[in-house]
Amino acid sequence: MDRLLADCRARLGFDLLGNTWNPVVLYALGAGPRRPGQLRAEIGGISAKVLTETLRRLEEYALVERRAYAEAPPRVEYSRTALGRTLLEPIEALGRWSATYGDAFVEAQGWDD
Amino acid sequence: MDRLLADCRARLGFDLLGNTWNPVVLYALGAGPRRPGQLRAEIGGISAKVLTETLRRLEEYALVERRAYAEAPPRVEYSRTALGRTLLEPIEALGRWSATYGDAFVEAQGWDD
DNA sequence: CGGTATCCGAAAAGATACTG
DNA sequence: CAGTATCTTTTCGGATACCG
Repeated sequence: MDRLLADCRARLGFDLLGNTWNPVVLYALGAGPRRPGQLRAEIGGISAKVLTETLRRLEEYALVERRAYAEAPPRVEYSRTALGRTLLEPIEALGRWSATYGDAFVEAQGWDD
Repeated sequence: MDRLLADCRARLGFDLLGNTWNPVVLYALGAGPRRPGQLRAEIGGISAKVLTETLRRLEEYALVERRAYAEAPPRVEYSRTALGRTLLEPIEALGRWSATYGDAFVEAQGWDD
């Protein structure tokens, strides 16, 4: 906490998770390798295109690993890399917060997404 | 963690922090009340307009409180509400991640913002 | 099924100038 | 100093159609 936020490194995590789908997809990958179809079902409300884009982005950052199997029909699995797993702590802290305060917040603010 | 991500409440925290500035501003408010000018200096790279918009948004969510003093020149201070403080844990977890892995990540990815 | 290519609209964010 | 008002640019995410 002694770092200035102006230092880009101190803000890296916020950049990585500072969009709608990166943290959600990363969170959904918590329980092990997942196929895109599974991810879409578990996450809900994400289009195939946006999911693919998100996974590509995370792959680029070396947070997620893509493994394709030469089968028909095609099978692809995504999983976290070692670096991606280090993000688990802050992401799950956020998940815990949602579980703890979500109801109260939604009630107070009238949010239902 | 037994909640489906499709449940909007389980994703609330991700929505609140899932944009560029909300988490950064909330993080910058960690050390107590701040004036807009201070925030801009500490954060860096945020325009007055965007900072105001962000603070208004956070105020709307009851995460941040605005206090204006009837002085000249005008003085305004923003601070976290009790609810906003509950978000401190996940946000600081993200800050810690940045401090721990920021350098390695930037080096590996060639990011300098 | 996984992935790509377009096209499109909404929202975010930047720049600038101005008010109390 | 804090905030507002415009205007412009850009990014993001959604919809649809199509390929291997």
